[in-house]
Amino acid sequence: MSRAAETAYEKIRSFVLYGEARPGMQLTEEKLAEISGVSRTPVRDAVRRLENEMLLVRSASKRLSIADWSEDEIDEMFTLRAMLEAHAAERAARRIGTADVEKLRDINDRLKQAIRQSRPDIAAFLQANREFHDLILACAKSPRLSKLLPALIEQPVVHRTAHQYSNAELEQSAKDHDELIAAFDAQDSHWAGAVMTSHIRRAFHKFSATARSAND
Amino acid sequence: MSRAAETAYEKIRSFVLYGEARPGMQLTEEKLAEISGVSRTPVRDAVRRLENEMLLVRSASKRLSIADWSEDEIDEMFTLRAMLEAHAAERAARRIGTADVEKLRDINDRLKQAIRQSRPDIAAFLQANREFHDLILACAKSPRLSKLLPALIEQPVVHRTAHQYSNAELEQSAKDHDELIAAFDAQDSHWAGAVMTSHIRRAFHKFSATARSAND
DNA sequence: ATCGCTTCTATTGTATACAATTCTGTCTGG
DNA sequence: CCAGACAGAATTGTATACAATAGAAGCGAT
Repeated sequence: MSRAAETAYEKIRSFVLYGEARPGMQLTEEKLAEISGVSRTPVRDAVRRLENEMLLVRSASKRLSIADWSEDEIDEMFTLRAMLEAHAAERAARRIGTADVEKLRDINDRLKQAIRQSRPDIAAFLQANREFHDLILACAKSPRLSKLLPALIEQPVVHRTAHQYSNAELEQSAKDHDELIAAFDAQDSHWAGAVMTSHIRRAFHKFSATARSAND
Repeated sequence: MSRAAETAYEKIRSFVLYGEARPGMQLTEEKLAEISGVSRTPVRDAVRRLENEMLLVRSASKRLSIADWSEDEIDEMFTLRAMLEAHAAERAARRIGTADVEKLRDINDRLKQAIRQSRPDIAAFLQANREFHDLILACAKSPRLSKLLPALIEQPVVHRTAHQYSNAELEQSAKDHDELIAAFDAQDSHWAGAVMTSHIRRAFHKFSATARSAND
C-alpha cells in the first residue's frame, strides 16, 4: 500500500477510533475519500483492510457502516485473543533470544515509568504495552498468527479498558510482563502461555465490569 | 463483491489451487486480469481477498506471487486450526438445536455413502466434510471465528491429505463426526472440543507423514 | 571485468468517467 | 389510508488512462 492508500487507511482508522464516528454510523466511500483527501480508489483499498479488521462492516447490500459489537462478540474477541496470544507466547518462549528478552525488559521499564507518576500517562502505557505484545508476536515467528491477531485486538476496547485501570491494576500489568520475561528467560513455554492467558483474561473481566456499570 | 470481482476471485483461486500455477510463481495483475477476463480494478479486489487468505503473497515490493508455505508454517496452520475449530465446536455444543443436529446427521450419512463404495468418491467426501464443518461453524454463531477460520483451512493441504486417506482413515473421519454429533446431542462442549481437536490433529499427522515420504 | 550510473521498461498505484445497482420518496389505484 | 410501482437520486462497481515506482539492461570509467 503506498502513499495514498496508506494515508487513507490511517485517516479513516483514526476517524473511526478517535474521531466523531459512532458505532453503526453509515459511511460512503465518497465521504471517506473527502476525509482522507484522496480519490475513491485508494479509499476502497483502505476500506477492504478495515473490513478485514472488522472495524467496518458491509451491510446487506454493500453499504458501509462502523462496526458495533454485541456483548457476546466482545467476550468472544477476548477469548480468542487470549487463546492466540497465549499460543504466541508459547512459541516465543521456545524461540526468543537474550537480545529480545533485553528489549522486552527495556520496554517494560518504560511502561513502569509511564505509570509511576502522580498522574499515570495512559497514552505512554498503551504505547509501551503495544510494543511489548508486538515484540512477543514477532518472536513467535508465525506469519499466520501475525495476520490473525490484529483482527482481535480492537483499539476501542483496549483504550476503554486501560483508561479505567486503577494504579494497582496498572502495576499488575507491569508485573505480568515481568513474569512473562521470567518465563522467557527460563524458556518455559507453558509458564509463558499461562501468564499471558491470565493477563488477557484479567483485562477481559475488568472491561466487562466497567461496561456493566456503564450500562446501569 | 459483485459480478466481476467475484468471478475474478473464483478464477484466480482455481487457477492457484487447481490450475497450472506453482508455489512461488510470480504473477502480475495484468496476467490475472487476462485470466479472469475483467479489468485490473476488480482483480485487485480479488487479490486483496486472496492475500488475506494467504494464498497470494505480496513480495518485498508489491510484486505478487503464489504462496509457498514452509513446513513450520503448515504445522502452525494445523495447530491454530485445531485450536479454533475445537473452540467453534465448544461454542456450537452450547448453542446447537435439534434441527441442526439432524442436518449434521444427514450430511454425515452422505459422507459415509461417498466412502463406502468399491472406489471411494473423494470429491463427494470432501464436499460433505466441508459442509459438516461449515455447519458447525455456523452454529458457533461467532462472526469473528467465521472470519478467522477460512484463513487456516487451505484447500491444497486438505485435498492432498484426503487423497492419501486409506479406507480405514476415511471411516475414522466418519466416526469422529458421529462422535461430534453425540457430543452435540449431549450438549457437552468439552467432549465436542476434544473430539474436534483429535480429528484435526490426526489429519495433521497424516499430512506430515505423507509429506515426509514424498520428500524422500 | 566490475562497479556504479543512467536510461528504459515493466508493474503497480491513483484519478476519473461512466455503468450498474440500490435506495427513497412520490404517485396512483384500490 | 395503504400497497405497490415507478422515477429520480445516491452509492457502489468497473474500465481506462495516466502517474509513480521498482527492476533490468546497457554504458562507460576505472
